[in-house]
Amino acid sequence: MKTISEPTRRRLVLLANLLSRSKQERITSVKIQEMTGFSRDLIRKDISLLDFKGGVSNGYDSKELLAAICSGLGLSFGEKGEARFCCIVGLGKLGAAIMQCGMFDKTPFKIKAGFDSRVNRTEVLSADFPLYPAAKMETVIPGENIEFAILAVEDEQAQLMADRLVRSGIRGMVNLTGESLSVGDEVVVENISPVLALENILAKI
Amino acid sequence: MKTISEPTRRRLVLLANLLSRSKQERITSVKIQEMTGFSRDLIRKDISLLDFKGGVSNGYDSKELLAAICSGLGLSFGEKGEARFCCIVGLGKLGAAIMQCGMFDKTPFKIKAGFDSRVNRTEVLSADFPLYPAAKMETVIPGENIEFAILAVEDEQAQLMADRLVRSGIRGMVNLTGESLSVGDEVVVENISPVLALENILAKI
DNA sequence: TAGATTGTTAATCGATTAACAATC
DNA sequence: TAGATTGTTAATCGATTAACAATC
Repeated sequence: MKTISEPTRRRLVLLANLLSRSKQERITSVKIQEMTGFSRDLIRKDISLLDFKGGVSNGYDSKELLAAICSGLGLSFGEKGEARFCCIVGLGKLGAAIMQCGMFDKTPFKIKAGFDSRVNRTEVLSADFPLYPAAKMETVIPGENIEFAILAVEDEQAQLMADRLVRSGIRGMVNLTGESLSVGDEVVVENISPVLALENILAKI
Repeated sequence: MKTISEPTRRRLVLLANLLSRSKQERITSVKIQEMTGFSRDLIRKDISLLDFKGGVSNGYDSKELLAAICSGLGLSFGEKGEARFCCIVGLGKLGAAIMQCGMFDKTPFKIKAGFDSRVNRTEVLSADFPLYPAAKMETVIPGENIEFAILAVEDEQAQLMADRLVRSGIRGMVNLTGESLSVGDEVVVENISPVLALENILAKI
């Protein structure tokens, strides 16, 4: 398979998400354009980078296309496929809410641990998985095969905890704090701070 | 000022964030490269698109550079500058946490209202600002000059509520749901679902 | 069939990198 | 000064769009 560029990869991830929720049996590049705003030519080009020649003159079979994207990108949807283990770092209001709101329930992502440097948080809160003091990160994360982290600590602690996550062998983290994190090249960071998002909106309008 | 492309704009927003937290008086493109990973040539080129010639042979004055980015992009930091009014739609665990965790406290973004279609949520919860049943969106949003929304409803309601926000005259929304939203061209959407973020990480590694 | 759609190549457009004189 | 850094132009690289034969 050809290498897939960053913009193409992000579009395909979005498309996979869309397909996983769609009830339509078939879909065309024109319909995808309507739903996503990406041009239909671009969509066909993106799809052509996968090893997938399923398209016919009346479009794609949604399930087949989804499967092709998943196999091309190493994704899976809807609990099937291998579970990927995650942890939540920072159990303040936001971290606790993410932990408890069940947003990963129908995904292959499974939370295996929560961490906080404040003992009273790990003792007061309860979850379907164990909560640990932050001091346990370096042992629990490799021990439980945790690959990804959700970082929801206070801004002041963000880089410190990111460093510990990296040392613990994490492969990627979702950064909900307002800080920009410095991590090594092998660790992937996705910045999804709501404040940063609002700033990006404000700068655009 | 020259027009600023999407990638440049996002880099500058990140840089502004970084500068607003930095305690260093001066900064160079080399230091910015170390902190962000963007190449120093690219950073200088980005900065050159602003109407700002403050750089000298030993770098930039951090405050001046921040001010230039803010004025070029229409941003402001640290409560100063005009307040921008926001609302939260969906007061489940996640929405309530964002409402209560004070993440916008030191920003120009100010939450003026919370909405939920379930009356018991708006009655049980409390906040520094009023909570309304979703039926009030179309009157409260224009009435309170609310420009931006944080969408934190269940996936099933996401498009429905997005439509109502658009009808209410919102200019941008931060989408925390897993759904892709269809909105008109004038409304800006930032997708920051943690699940989507994890999928993007997984597809990258 | 006629019309819509795919897969792919070629053309265009835009973004990043390289290079360097000017500056302190 | 010497060395580091900026601002900017030219060169390169890569991503998007246009175009169209092949397909159903």
